[in-house]
Amino acid sequence: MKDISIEDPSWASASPSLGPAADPAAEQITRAIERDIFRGRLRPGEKLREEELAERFEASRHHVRAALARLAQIGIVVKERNRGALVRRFTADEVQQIYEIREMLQRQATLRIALPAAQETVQRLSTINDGYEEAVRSGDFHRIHETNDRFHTELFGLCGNELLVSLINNYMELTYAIRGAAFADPENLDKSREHHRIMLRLLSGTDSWALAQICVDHIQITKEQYLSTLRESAEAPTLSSRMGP
Amino acid sequence: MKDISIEDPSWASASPSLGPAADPAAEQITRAIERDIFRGRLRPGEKLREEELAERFEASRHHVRAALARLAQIGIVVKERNRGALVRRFTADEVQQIYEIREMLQRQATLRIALPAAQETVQRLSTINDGYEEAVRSGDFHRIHETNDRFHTELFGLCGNELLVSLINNYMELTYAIRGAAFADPENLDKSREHHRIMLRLLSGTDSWALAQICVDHIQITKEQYLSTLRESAEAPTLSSRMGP
DNA sequence: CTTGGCACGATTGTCGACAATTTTGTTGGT
DNA sequence: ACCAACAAAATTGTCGACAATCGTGCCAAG
Repeated sequence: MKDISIEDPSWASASPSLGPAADPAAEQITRAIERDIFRGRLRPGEKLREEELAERFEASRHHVRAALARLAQIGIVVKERNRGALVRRFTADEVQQIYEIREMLQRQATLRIALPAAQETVQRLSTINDGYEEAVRSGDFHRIHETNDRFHTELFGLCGNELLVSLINNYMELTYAIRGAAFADPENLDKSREHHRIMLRLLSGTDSWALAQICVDHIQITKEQYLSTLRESAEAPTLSSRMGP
Repeated sequence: MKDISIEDPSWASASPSLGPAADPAAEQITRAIERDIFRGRLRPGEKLREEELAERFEASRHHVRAALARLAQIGIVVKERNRGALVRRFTADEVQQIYEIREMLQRQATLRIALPAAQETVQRLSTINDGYEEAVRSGDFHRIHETNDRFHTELFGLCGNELLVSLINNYMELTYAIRGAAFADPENLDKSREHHRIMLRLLSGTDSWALAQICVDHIQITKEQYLSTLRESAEAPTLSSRMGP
C-alpha cells in the first residue's frame, strides 16, 4: 500500500502482544480506518466494503480483510459472515459498560502511581501537554487526537504495569467511534485542557485519590456527549422512520 | 477442516466482539491450539509451523495463518515477520503483571456482585461445580479445564457487566500456557475444589470482601506454580547450556 | 395491488500457486 | 579444525482467480 506513515506512534501498540508488527500493511490500514472513524468520516452503522477500501488505500483486498478482522476483534467493527463489516453502533448500555471498565482501569492505574512524581517526570508530561495545547489551538484534528492519547499513555505509564497501560489503550481504541464526536466541540476541548492541567498539578502532590478522580471525571466528557447525541437521535425521527406511510 | 466441534463453548467467546464467529474454521483451530498449549502438548518456545498445523487439523494453511494471527493478538503466541510463530514464553515480570491485572479484574467484578445471591443462582453454580468435581475425579484434563472456566465465567457473570466478564475471559485465555502446568498436580486440584466450595458458601452470605479475596487467592495457585517452575529451570542448567565444552 | 419465486449483479470467502525471506548444509580457503 | 561465502531447502508472505453467498429487481401468479 501507499506509505501513509507520516508518523508511527509506537506507543499506540494496541495489542498486549509485542515486537515488530506482524503485518505492517494491515496494521497501517487498521490505523487509517480507526482515524476515519474517529474523525467521523466513517460513521456508526456504515458499511465497509473490502474492494472500496482496497482501492482507497492502494492495497490488496487481503490486507484490507486482515485489517477488518483485527478491527472486529478490537470491537470497533462488526463482521457478519458473508455479509461484510460495519462500523459498530454502540447502544447506551454498551457505552455504560465500556466506560465502567475504562473508569475502573484508569482509577486502578492512577492509584498505582507513586506520588509525588519526580520533577523531571512532570516536566516531560508538561512538554507533551504543551504539544496538545498547541494542537488544540491549531485545530488539527489528527494532531489533537494523537497528542491527547500520547499524554494519557505517558501518564498511565507511570503506574509501572505496561500491560495495564496497553489494556487501557485497547479501550481507548475501542472508543474511537464514541469519542470522536466530542472532540469536534470547542467547549469540550476547553474542559479537557483544564483537566490535563489539574492532573499535572496533582502529580506534584500526594493525593492519589484526587488524581484518580480527575482521570475518571475526564472521560465523562466523551461519555456524556455520546449518550446525549444518542438520546437526541432516539427522540428525533430517523431518516428511515420518516420514510414510512 | 475436519469438524472437531465435540462441544462449542459459546461462553468462551473470547473477544469483546459479538455475534456468530466471523471465521468458524480459524476459530476452531485457535481453540484447538489453545487446548494443546494448556495440556502441555505445545510448550513455551515451541515453534508452530503453518503447514504442519494445516495437516494436523486438515485445514488450509490460510485458516491456520488466521488462527495464528489471532493467537498472537491474544498474546499467547508470538509472531515475527518471516520467522514464524512460537508459543509465548512468559518471564516472571510478565506473569506478575498479568496476574496483577487478573487480580484487579476479578476483585472488581466480584465486588459488583449483589450479595446474598438468589438461592437458585447458587443452585445453578453448584450444579456446574458438581460437573467440575466429577471431572476432577475422572481425571479428564479437557473436561476439568472446561468446567473450571465455565464455573468462573458464570460466577463473574453475576457482576452484571458482560464486557467485564469477557475481559476476564480474555485474560484466562492469555494464561493457558501458565495455568496448564498447575492442573496436572492433584494437590492443586484439591485446593482449587476447596476454593470453589468456599465461594459457593460466601455467595449466600453478605461479605463481598471475603468473596473477592478468595477469588484472588484462587488464582495464586497457578501463578505460584508457574513462577516456581520458572525458578527451577533458572537454577538447573538448560539443555543448550549443558551442550557446551 | 400484493406476493412469491427466479435470475442477475454485487460482495465476501477460499484456494492453489508463486515470490520473498530465512534457515540449513556444503564447500573451499586459511 | 575453524570460519566465510555460497547454494539448496524449508518456511513464510502475497497475489490473482474462482467459488459461494447474499441482496435486488423483475416477472408472473393469485
